[in-house]
Amino acid sequence: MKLTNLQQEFVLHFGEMGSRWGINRTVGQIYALLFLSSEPLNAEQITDGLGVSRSNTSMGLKELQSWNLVRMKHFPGDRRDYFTTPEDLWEITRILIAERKKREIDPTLTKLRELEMEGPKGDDYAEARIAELREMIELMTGFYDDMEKLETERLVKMMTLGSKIAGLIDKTSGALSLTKRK
Amino acid sequence: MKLTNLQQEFVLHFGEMGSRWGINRTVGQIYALLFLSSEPLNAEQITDGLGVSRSNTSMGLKELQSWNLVRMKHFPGDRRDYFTTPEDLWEITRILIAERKKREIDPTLTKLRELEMEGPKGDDYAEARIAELREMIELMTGFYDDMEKLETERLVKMMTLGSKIAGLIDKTSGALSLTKRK
DNA sequence: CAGTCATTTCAGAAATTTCTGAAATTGAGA
DNA sequence: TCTCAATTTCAGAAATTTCTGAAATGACTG
Repeated sequence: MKLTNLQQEFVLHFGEMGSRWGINRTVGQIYALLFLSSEPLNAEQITDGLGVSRSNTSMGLKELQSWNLVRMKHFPGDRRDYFTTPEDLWEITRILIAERKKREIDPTLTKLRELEMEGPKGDDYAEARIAELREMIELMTGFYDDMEKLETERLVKMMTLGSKIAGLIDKTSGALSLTKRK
Repeated sequence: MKLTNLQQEFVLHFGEMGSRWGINRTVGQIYALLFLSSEPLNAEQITDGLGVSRSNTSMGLKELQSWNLVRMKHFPGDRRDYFTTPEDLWEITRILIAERKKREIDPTLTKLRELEMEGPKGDDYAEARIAELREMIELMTGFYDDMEKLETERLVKMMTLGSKIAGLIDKTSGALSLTKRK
C-alpha cells in the first residue's frame, strides 16, 4: 500500500497531533488512514501503509475499537478483519465527544460527588468551590445530553444561527439563579 | 503547608486525571491546590504542600501561566510571587476551552486548509473527506466563537433551556444545506 | 487432526516525558 | 556595586509510554 502524497501528509499530521489529543502516534495515523480510505482496510494494509509493526497496528486498532471510532467489516471468502471509520462525520463527532466526556469528565464528576457525600469537613472555602465546580459540570453535561438528543439537522441549524440564538433566548422567561449567588 | 484531607484527595485526583487532560501530574496538582485555596500561594507553599521539588513547581507554574490559568499577585514588602486561579468558574471554563481549541483544533484546521490550497491531486475521495472535515470544524468553531461572545447570564440561560431550544430553532427559517449533499 | 493464516499477547527495547538537584540568572535593597 | 532571596534553567536520572519481534492463541480447511 503506497500512500498518496495527500494521504501521507494527513496521516503524519494526525500522528503528530495524537499526543495532544490523548492518543499515541500510531493510533492517530491509523485513524487518519482509515478516514481517508474509501474502502475498508485490513491490518496488513495499514501496517505497510504506515511502516509500523504488525503488533503495533493490532494494538492501535484495539484502542480505536475501545473508542468506538472504527467499524469492523468482513468480505465473503476472506477471513481477515477490515476496518473503516463511520461515513457520517456527525456520527464521528458525537462519538468523540461522548468518549472524551466519559474519560475526562465523568470520573471527576463522580469524585466531586463522593467528596461532597463525605459531608462538611470544616474547610468552607474548599467545600464551596467543589460544590460550585460540580454544579458547573452538571449544567454543562446536562446541556450536552440535551444536544446529544437533537437530530443532526436541528443541530446544524442551531450552530448556523449562532449568536442569533441570543435573541431567541431573551424572549423566553426562565430562572437565572445560577449566575447570582450570595 | 499541611493540606486538609479534602484538599489532599482533590489534589491527588487532579494529578491522576492530568494525563487524560494533556497536562502532567504536577501541573494538575498545582492547579487543584490553587483552585481550593482562598488565599494566593507562593511557590514555596505549593512545593511543600505537594511534596515535589522546587524546580518542578517552577516549571508547573510556568506551564499554567502559558495556559492563562493562573494569575500572579504580589503583596507589599514581600517579593515572592503568589498565585491564584480566577475566582469566576465561567472565566476558567472559557479560558480552558479557548486554549484547548488553540492547541488541539486550530493547527489541524490550518493543515486542512493548506492541503486544500495545494489543489486537487486526483484522490477524489480523500479530497472530499478533507473538505468535509474542514467544513465541520469551521461550523463548530464558528459556533464556538459566537457563544464565546455571549455574556455568562445568557449562556447559563441557554444551557438551562437545553432541549427546549429545539422548539425555538424550528420557529426560525434558515438554510439547512449542510446536512444534505450529493 | 495437522497445517495454515490471521490476530493477539507480552516481555523487553526504544523513545519520550517528567522530575530533580545543582548551577545560573534576576532583581530589589543596602 | 554587592548581597541575598527568589526564581529559572538545564543536564541527567527516573518514570512512563510506545513500539517491536517472537511466541501464543484461535479458527478454518483439507
